Amino acid sequence: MNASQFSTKQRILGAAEVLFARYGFAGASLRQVTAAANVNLAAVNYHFGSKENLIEEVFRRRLDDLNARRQTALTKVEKRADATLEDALDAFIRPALQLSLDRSGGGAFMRVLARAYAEHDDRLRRFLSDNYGHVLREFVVVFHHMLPHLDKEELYWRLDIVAGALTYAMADFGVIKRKGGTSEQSHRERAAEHLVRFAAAGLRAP
Amino acid sequence: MNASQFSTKQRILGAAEVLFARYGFAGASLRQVTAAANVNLAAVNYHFGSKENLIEEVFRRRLDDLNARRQTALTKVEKRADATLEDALDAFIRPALQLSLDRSGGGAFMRVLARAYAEHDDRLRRFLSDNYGHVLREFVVVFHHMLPHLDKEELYWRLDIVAGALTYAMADFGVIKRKGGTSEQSHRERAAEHLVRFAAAGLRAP
DNA sequence: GTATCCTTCAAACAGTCGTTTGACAGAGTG
DNA sequence: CACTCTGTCAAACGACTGTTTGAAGGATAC
Repeated sequence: MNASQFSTKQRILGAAEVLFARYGFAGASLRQVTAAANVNLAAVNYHFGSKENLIEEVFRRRLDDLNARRQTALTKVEKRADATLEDALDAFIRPALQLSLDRSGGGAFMRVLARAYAEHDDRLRRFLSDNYGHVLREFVVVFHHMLPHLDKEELYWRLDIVAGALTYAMADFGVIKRKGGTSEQSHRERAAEHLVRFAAAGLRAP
Repeated sequence: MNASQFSTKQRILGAAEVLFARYGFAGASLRQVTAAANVNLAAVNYHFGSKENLIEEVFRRRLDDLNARRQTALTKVEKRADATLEDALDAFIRPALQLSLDRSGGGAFMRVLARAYAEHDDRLRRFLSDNYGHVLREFVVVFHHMLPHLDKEELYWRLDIVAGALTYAMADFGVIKRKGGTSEQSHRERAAEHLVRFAAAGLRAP
């Protein structure tokens, strides 16, 4: 008899996502995770093999979707002859925003993703590069067409800055304190708007 | 008999900085820290009281200096009538860059700082706000003079993006892989140059 | 000289960690 | 019916966690 409509695996992934976001990968214990998921401690090692594998699965579940959404949005941009730089940026940023607004823990996941950057862990970086890399390269091609005055290296630098600012904004790291009436969701929406405008100008800089 | 010319306290702080950067606050244990510092385990609680206090001291040691350098640089900018937006940005970014280039672990500290953002820990955030806040507000005043077309809230958003991109860049999070011959230092210098140009254009955007 | 302080040390404290085990229940198959 | 496979469970494994203790050393003060 389960306490939820979701499977043990899904409940573990959901609880792990929230707790990794809050306390970090080392800071959140499997006992915390399994307690929050209403699941026996041994279930993690039964279903995932190890804590490290659980961490990777937390990423995989969301990144597959994020990648696909970005890919789709980019393809649409590529097909339009009159697409602007803002459109391409939107194809990159909006899927991340939508994921972060997802009811079921997407906001937590963006913080987990930001933690992954901070971890600087080789295994995690390779994993993310394998899952992120090819989509990012496609974006570079499109941006390269739209910004012919930038050589490839310069473009890489600027996109790296955009990625950093995006990660930072979506993870809600900023010093900007949300005003009383503002929800976390509309806060992120505002952040995305500002980010697109800022990034477009930054990319267009000579 | 000490294994180093530095005091026990200084050696603990140095080792803690490096290990917190690499493994995180929860991930690095006091036994790792004291072993790396060639110091007895009990020395941490003797000199700092607790692990949490040690973490704060790691920040204080560097932030006092960083704040002072930014303050000084900003004052110089304020005194010049012909100062540009790039000058003000430089006053903000260059001290962080110089700290990150510091021989004795400054680079590690920038990663620790980035981790602090990722931690989202209330105590740590309050601590940073107390030590960072007033300098940041002074920068806002100067930027506000230079960018009269932006209202205060818009300006806050954009500076928040700049801060995010800076943190990200100085912590060397990016996907840009350093080429073989490039040192970590010159990599950071390049990053700072690109960042100033990008941020200036982004801030000037209508 | 004795007394006082600061610092270091090995050892132990009570918990928590990730992981493993073996028993047990239920479903599916023959 | 017996057999196997899958999932869950409490309990235990050894290793590691931050912190505390009391003894010991060395310097300084009187």
